[in-house]
Formats: sequence, structure tokens, C-alpha cells
Amino acid sequence: MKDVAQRAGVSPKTVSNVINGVVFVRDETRERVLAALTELDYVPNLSARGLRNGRSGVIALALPDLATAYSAETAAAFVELAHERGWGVQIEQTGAEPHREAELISRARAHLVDGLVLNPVRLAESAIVTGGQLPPVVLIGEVQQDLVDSVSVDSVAAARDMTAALIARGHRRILALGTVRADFDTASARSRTEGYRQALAAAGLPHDPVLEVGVPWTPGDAAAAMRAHLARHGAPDAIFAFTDSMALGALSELWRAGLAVPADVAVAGFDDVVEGRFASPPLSTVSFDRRAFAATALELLERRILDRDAPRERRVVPHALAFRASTGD
Amino acid sequence: MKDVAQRAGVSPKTVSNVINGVVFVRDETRERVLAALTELDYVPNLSARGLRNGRSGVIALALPDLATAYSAETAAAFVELAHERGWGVQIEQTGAEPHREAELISRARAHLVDGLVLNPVRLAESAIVTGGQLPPVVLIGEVQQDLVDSVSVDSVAAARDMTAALIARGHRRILALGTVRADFDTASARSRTEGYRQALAAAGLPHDPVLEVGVPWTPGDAAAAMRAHLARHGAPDAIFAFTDSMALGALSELWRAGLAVPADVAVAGFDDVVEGRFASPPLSTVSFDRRAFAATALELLERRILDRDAPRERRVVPHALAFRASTGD
DNA sequence: ACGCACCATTACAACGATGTAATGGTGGAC
DNA sequence: GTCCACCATTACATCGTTGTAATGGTGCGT
Repeated sequence: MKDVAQRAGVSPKTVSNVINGVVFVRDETRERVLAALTELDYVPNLSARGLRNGRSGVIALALPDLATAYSAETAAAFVELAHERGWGVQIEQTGAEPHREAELISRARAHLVDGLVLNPVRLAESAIVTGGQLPPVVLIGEVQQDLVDSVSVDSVAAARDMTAALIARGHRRILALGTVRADFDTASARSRTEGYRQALAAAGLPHDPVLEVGVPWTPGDAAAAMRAHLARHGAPDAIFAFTDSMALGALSELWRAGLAVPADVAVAGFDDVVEGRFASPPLSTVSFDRRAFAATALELLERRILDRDAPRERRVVPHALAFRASTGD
Repeated sequence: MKDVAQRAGVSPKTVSNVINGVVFVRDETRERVLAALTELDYVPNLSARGLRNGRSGVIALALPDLATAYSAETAAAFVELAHERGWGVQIEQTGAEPHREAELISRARAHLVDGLVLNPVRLAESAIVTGGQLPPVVLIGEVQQDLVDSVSVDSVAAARDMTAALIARGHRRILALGTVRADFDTASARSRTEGYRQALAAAGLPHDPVLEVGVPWTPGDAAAAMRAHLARHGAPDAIFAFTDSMALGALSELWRAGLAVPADVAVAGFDDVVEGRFASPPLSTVSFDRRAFAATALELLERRILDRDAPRERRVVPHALAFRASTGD
């Protein structure tokens, strides 16, 4: 900046004023500075700016597992919308480990990022509970917590609705894929299991533990679990996988077993990822507006960054059921 | 830091020395400082550190479209490996637009990121060609260019190998999905189209323009194109989609048309994404080690960051063909 | 007892941008 | 002609950290 100032024959501060659009700059001066700016191909040092005014213009987005289609779509929405607000997005993977979550919060406090959008997996162990100085944080997903803002879909209602829809289509033995298991006990799994059970109860259907298949939320684990289930218990009427990703794994295994979807078994998922839309057959699923979700989270985060003491907010984004061929629609 | 120093009864610089593991610190002093550090819950200001020593410890990863399974797996590999090197990853979406690429290079020069891993889409228009002051950049993907380091898979060979494998399985009319089109002319599309043609020529098979379907690389576009093709020209013997994502779209459309895979039409993809592994039927594809790919890119980037004048390198990561049920394997 | 070497610590400046307060310069009113 | 108001610009300090050079203190050899 010093060089630019010298070239334009003004002080560094005047250059700063031009860059930041301060009003009291004579047109002639401004033009001289702008010329020098482009001639020297000046680029501001954001570390310095960040140091000076306490903002880096970067937020962090932390997801449990980046390697999934769901993460990809979520990240894309956040990056695009954050960019509109002039923010960069630093992306992080927590691997569902609380210590990684805590680490990220430290990083945020390290002023490298102005705020943090965090998708925690377990509540009790979550780093958030450790009071202390919290940077601006917005939680996304099922984990709710008293100290910070959050955005979520009503997973209980969504799972209940989808299960009810399967029941309405005449299915009785509905396998839930991805329910809570001792070694895989997440808030999302709990909500969706809860919704599933509520729908069964409401319809007066028996609750069969065999139909609750606890399994890590990956297509591979889902496929393996389905294979074991089919061998031991035969085919259910329908499968409600708690993520599209697991539903795809289930579809693959059904194909392998020579079972037709939806003729022999109906299948539904959760998330509405693109790959589900183009599955064979296309997957019925719980859908929600990813952009609206991200926009809400960013809105809360910005509010929190501007005012640390703003009242805590908990927003719920509406969901909808998308019925496609995998349930015979 | 000043507070910590005061509490420990030393100067700020000594605190800094303790934090950075400088040798000449008496054990007793170190302990006092460490105690003060934890008592005050000190977190270093990374903007200040970045300003002082010219490194932010963050790199940028720029991909054309974040909302794909391929991007997700790529990003996950980069984030994980970068984290091992102590780097954060800022993620960006270029939308295949050269001006976004140029913008990112500016950002890199703005010292918010120490380097940039860029997946450009078109060569001629790419921002890289505008000489000027370049920050440390590593290109990934097919776009090759003289000024900067790059890592890629040999797409021509890979496409040739896969096409040859389809020919070896007795297929003659092999549809290539995602070939170059006037309004969608990318380096990757060129390489793969080239490899496809080479294999046909090597086998003495005729080159039928009808079988080269130019289409944007998304499952939706692929499905639509397949539908049109099936209606007009009937089913080919096999389909070689230039991404798994398009292959999934094609599978979906074949399912819709009542065509059996692989009995009626064989299908192969490119990328080996998880969703392809669990497609119905599982997708044959061109596979490569994503982690090794990312590791190579990061290695080149680090080298470049440490030495701007290091000789330019162009690395090729090996690929392999994975044959699964979609080609009858 | 003196000086020297060596280790531990400190004072100071600098990284680059920007807020604050002060300065310089111009035009108008009386 | 003088003074004031007001606009444009500048000098200086500051954000938090760390490299450099200087300082202080201890123990050893002679």
C-alpha cells in the first residue's frame, strides 16, 4: 500500500480511504490512486486487515463426514450463499469426534474464522457444552443445545410422516435402517427412530425390534446389514432408510437378491440427494430446501457475529415428502 | 498474550517463546507460563501471526461444482491430508467460470491462503494464463499448462482402456456419454473423448457421431440425453459415461425404459464414487486412489510454497479399471 | 577477585491496514 | 483583509505476534 501511495503521491491512509470508499476524497485524487492501484496490481493483505479490524471474512463449516453426497450438497449451498455475503468458507471434518469439534471452536476463537457452522453428532459429549468463551456458533442438525443458535429439520415429524405414508400404501412390516445402536448413537438417529415408532404406534402396528436395524450411516454398512437381514428374516414389506445414502446401499442389495423395487419391497430415504433422484428406481425421500437451510444458518450466524448477546434462536426449516418410483409412486 | 505474560511475570516474548517451543527457556519459567496459558485459556490470534510471518496456514481448494459426490470425496481427501500437515482448507466453487478462478488467485495473493489447489475446466480462458504474480498454485485435472505444477490422471489412457475393455466384452455400438460439445467443451471431456476414439480406431470399429453424446456432466442432463437417444436410436450395446454421476443418470433412464443392465446394455463410468459402487447394478468404472492424488497435490503445493522457484512438475497418478456387475463382471 | 562465556530473558521494531486526531488548504461571509 | 467553516489529507498509534539485537545474570577458569 505504501508503494501505491508513493506512486499516487498521497499517503497510505488516503489509499486506504479510496479502497474503503470513504467519502471525503477528491475525484481527481481518487482517480490517481485507482490508477496506481491497478498499475501496481495491488492486493490488500487480508491478514493485516483481519488483525486490525478483528474480522477475517471467513467462516468455518464443520461436518461429520465430508465424503458423502449430502455433505457435498450442503457445502455447495453454504459456500454459494456465504460468498454472496462476502464470506469465505473454511471446511472441516469432525469425524463425529467431540475433540475435533472442540478444536474447531478454538480455531474460531483464534480469529482465523469469524464464526462456525457446526453439525455435531452427539449431544452429551459435544464440545459446546463446555461453557467458556464461545465464538459465534450455529448448530445445524438434530443436536439441540441451550447455549447456541441452531437450525434443523423436524426429523421426528419427517420420519413419522414418511413412515405413515408407507403404512398408508399398505405396508406393514417396515424395516427402519439406521436406528440407534449402542456404538452408533446419534441425535439424528434418535429423532428418526422416534418418528418411525410414533407412526407405527399411531397406526396400531406392533413394534418389532428385528425391524429396527442399527447401523452406521454409510451405504456399505447399510448394504451389509440388509444382506444379513434378508438372509435371516427374509424381505420386509418396505424399507425406510434414515439417509438416502443408506437407501442406495439397500437398493443395491435388493437388486443383488433379485428382489424387485417397489413390487417386492418399497424403499424410502431421507435427504433428497441428487443420486437418489437418479437411482434405479428413483428414490422416495424426505426433502427440504438445502439453500433455505443454509441461508437460515448464515443469517443466524451473521446476527450472532454482529451481536454476541443476541437472544438465542432455534429455527426449523420445513420439510416435504417426495414420492417417486421406489414406493410405487 | 500480554495478560498471560503479566500473570506469569515474564515478557510477552517469553510467552511467545514457550508457545513456539524455543529451546532457551528455563523449565521453571516454562511451567509458569504454561500455567498462565491454561488459566487464562489463551488462544493465539492467527491473523496477527499470519501478518507477522507471512503464512496463514490455510490453503484453498477450488472445484468447479461442489455439489457432486466426486467433489465430496475429493474435498474429504484434501481436508484430511491437509489437516495432517497442519493446514486448514478453504473451499471454493468456480462454477467452471474463469473469472471466479481469477478471483481466487487474487485471494491467494491476498495472503489469506498460502496456496491454491485449483481444478480448472477450460484451458484457454483459464485465469492462470494471465502471467502476472502467481501465488503458489497446483492444478488438478486435465487442464495442463506451462506455468504451474499439476497432478492428473491419464484420462486419455483411462478412457481408451475402458472402451477397449467394453469392446473385449463383445460390445460394438458403444455410446460415449459426456463428449465434447460446443457449449460444453472442457479439457476432461476432450481427453476422454480422445481415448474413446483411440480405442475404437484400434479395434477397427467405425466412428459413429450418433454415439457421441455431448452433454453437461450432471446426472440429470445425462438422463435426459439418454432418454432422447433411446427414443431416436434405440439402445446401444454399451454406454461409457465419462463420470459415474452421468452413468447413474443413464442407469436410471435405462431402468425407466425397461432395459436390463448388463443383459441389454452394459454401463461403465469414471471416477469410482461410492454411490456407483452401490448402484443397481454396481457400476464398473475407472478408479484411482483419491488420497494419493490429494497427497501428491499437497506435496507439490508445499514444495511450491517453500520455494517459489522450484522447477515445475507434472505428476500423473495411476488409474485402474474396476469391473462390477454393470458390465456383467 | 576478575573476566569471560553462555544461557535466559527482554526491549524494540516490524508485518500491513485503518481509526483518530490533527493539519493544511480553499472559499465565502462580513 | 480577516476569520471561520469545511473539506481533503496526513501523522501517528494500534491490532497481536515474533525476529533481532541487546541486556542481565550465573558459574567457571585462572
